[in-house]
Amino acid sequence: MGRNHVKLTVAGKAGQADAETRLTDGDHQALRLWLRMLACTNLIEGAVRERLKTEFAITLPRFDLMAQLQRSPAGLSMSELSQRLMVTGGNVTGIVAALEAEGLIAREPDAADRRVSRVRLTEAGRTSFERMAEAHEDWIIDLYAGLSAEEQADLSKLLGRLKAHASNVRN
Amino acid sequence: MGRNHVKLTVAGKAGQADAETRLTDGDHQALRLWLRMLACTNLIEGAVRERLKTEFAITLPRFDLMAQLQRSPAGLSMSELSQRLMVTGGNVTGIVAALEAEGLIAREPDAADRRVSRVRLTEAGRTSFERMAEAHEDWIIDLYAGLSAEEQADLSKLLGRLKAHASNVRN
DNA sequence: ATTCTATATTTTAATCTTAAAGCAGTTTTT
DNA sequence: AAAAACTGCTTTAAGATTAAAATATAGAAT
Repeated sequence: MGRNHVKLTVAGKAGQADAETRLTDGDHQALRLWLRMLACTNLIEGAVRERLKTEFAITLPRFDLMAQLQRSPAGLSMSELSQRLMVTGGNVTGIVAALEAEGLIAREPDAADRRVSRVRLTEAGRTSFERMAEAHEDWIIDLYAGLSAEEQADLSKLLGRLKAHASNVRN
Repeated sequence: MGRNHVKLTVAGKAGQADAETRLTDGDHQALRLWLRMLACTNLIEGAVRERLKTEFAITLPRFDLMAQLQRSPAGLSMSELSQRLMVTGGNVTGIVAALEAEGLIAREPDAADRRVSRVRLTEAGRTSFERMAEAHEDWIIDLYAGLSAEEQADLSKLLGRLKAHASNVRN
């Protein structure tokens, strides 16, 4: 109640001073932490997006969808993709259409249920994804290389606790 | 090189099993950490977006833009907003137009330079923002309440280190 | 002063995203 | 089996986002 009310910013990729940098002294610890976390995530995600774009001419959502298909060689329905990617069905429809047009994935009708489409990587898609995934993992490793293995473990533990709690807060 | 190549997912708000949940044993520590971090951030950001929408009928980008204006009572130019929000100018154009249409902000031509628009909160905008910011801070505090003050400090320190390193990696 | 260059902003085309509405096919009730 | 309810998917409308092109103004160089 008596706190200093706050000013929030989402970090992106453009400027230089990020959200966190612009915080005031009076702001609450949790809020500062949140902005720092957002800044970190956006920094890393931005780097990944940019490299996927420049090195592989693909977007992150398409990469993510291909990643799901790669770990399910038998293919996935649109609904399954929607659940695993945690996005709406309409969103999946669009991304699948784009990847299909590029020849990286293919759809076939499901024999048992005529409502469902089964989606899978094409050979070209699999080959392409494997190269991208290797590079992707290396980028992440490099981006996190500023923390020792122990620090990474600590960070992971704290985030795990945060996630567990925040999941329950929502109502 | 010999690592297990990876499968990545962006967490959203829909399903239940998030990105991290779907990871394999062979995946590198940094990659697991990254997916957990992404899941946490998306969880919190999603909660904030949802509440801004249901309780105040506003979007996060609009809230963020108003936040910047609130801390600069003299007003900001479109370029300044673009830098502080770290988004492109075209993006600012759209958000400013929407907020202006709602009467929450106002634009006036700059006396010295006819290219620039100066944007500021209206009285209605300021009043509205203050209520929202108070609620927003409370949400964040609640979402982070699963961590003690000390744990929050630890997390902040680790993220600070991560951010410092990751900022330098990009080239 | 004219031309060149740089800055501020908007516009446009593309992508991603959601929520809600609609359609088609399946399953359950009666 | 007919009706009702549910599921899978697509479409639509709205918003956010970027990059690149287009405008308009300012400042510098000649």
